[in-house]
Amino acid sequence: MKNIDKLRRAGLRPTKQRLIIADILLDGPNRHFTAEDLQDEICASGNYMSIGTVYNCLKRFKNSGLIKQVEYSKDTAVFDTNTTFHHHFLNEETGELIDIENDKVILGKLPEIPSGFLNSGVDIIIKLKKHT
Amino acid sequence: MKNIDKLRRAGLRPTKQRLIIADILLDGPNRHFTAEDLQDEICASGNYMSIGTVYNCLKRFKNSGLIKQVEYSKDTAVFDTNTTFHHHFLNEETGELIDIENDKVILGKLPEIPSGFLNSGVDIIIKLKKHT
DNA sequence: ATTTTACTTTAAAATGATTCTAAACTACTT
DNA sequence: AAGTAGTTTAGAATCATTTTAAAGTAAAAT
Repeated sequence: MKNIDKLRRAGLRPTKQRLIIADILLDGPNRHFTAEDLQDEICASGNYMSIGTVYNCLKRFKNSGLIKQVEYSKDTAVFDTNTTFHHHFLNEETGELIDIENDKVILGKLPEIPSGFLNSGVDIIIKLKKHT
Repeated sequence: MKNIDKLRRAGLRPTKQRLIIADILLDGPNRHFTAEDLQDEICASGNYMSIGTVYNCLKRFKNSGLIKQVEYSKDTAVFDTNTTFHHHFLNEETGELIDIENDKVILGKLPEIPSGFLNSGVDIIIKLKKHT
């Protein structure tokens, strides 16, 4: 599907800026990135976008389900083009994230969900350190 | 054990400020809190501490193992007096965290750890939404 | 095709959490 | 008692992110 249609289908008006971002994010392989990473790529592609617009587009893309945000990042927000339900390895030294597809993990036992609530998603992060 | 000894044993010089914080954090039941929460409690206890000192003490307490930091908080750092290996429920609406003790979760299957690395910890967060 | 309307982009300012700085202070050692 | 190394402080600095208000643009209405 063309990116302009992905945007329309997501309910986003396909502006020039959103198309630039869609072309960067929604074609190639999955990736993890920050707002600044993306702005650098936009520049590298010969375009320009204010950082405010980058943040604004990322928020819209996220709310429309075109991308996800990685939950356990401390200082800087990390986004993820992999919108499937999945988990992550985290290289504690570098901060690098690696996807863990959902079928690679089985939860054998879960705690009882507090009454009045529903389980609305499980996030697992496996921290990695270099083998000695 | 007296808090002054907990500090000494952790390798921290027992200053007046650290003792105030230790008295708040290391006695009562476990809790999750931010730097600002703690500063408010310090005030409520009739003391005063600059926010810089609060942050500095929290960092020292964390590095000495007296407290932990919750990994998956976005904007504001959340600390945890529960230093055992455990997981969390997250109320997505309120941001409230609830501990899940480790024996309440069994991972039936884990992905293969990337070569050259060791698993250095698994964090699980179960997001909760209100039951309809 | 032009006008209108609502949404979007922009630069710059504002915000909010956290860290840094340099001077004053204090716990521990000698 | 004096020295020294670590600590606290207020305030400035930093960094990511959001807000602002004006200018721009896509889609709808004429």
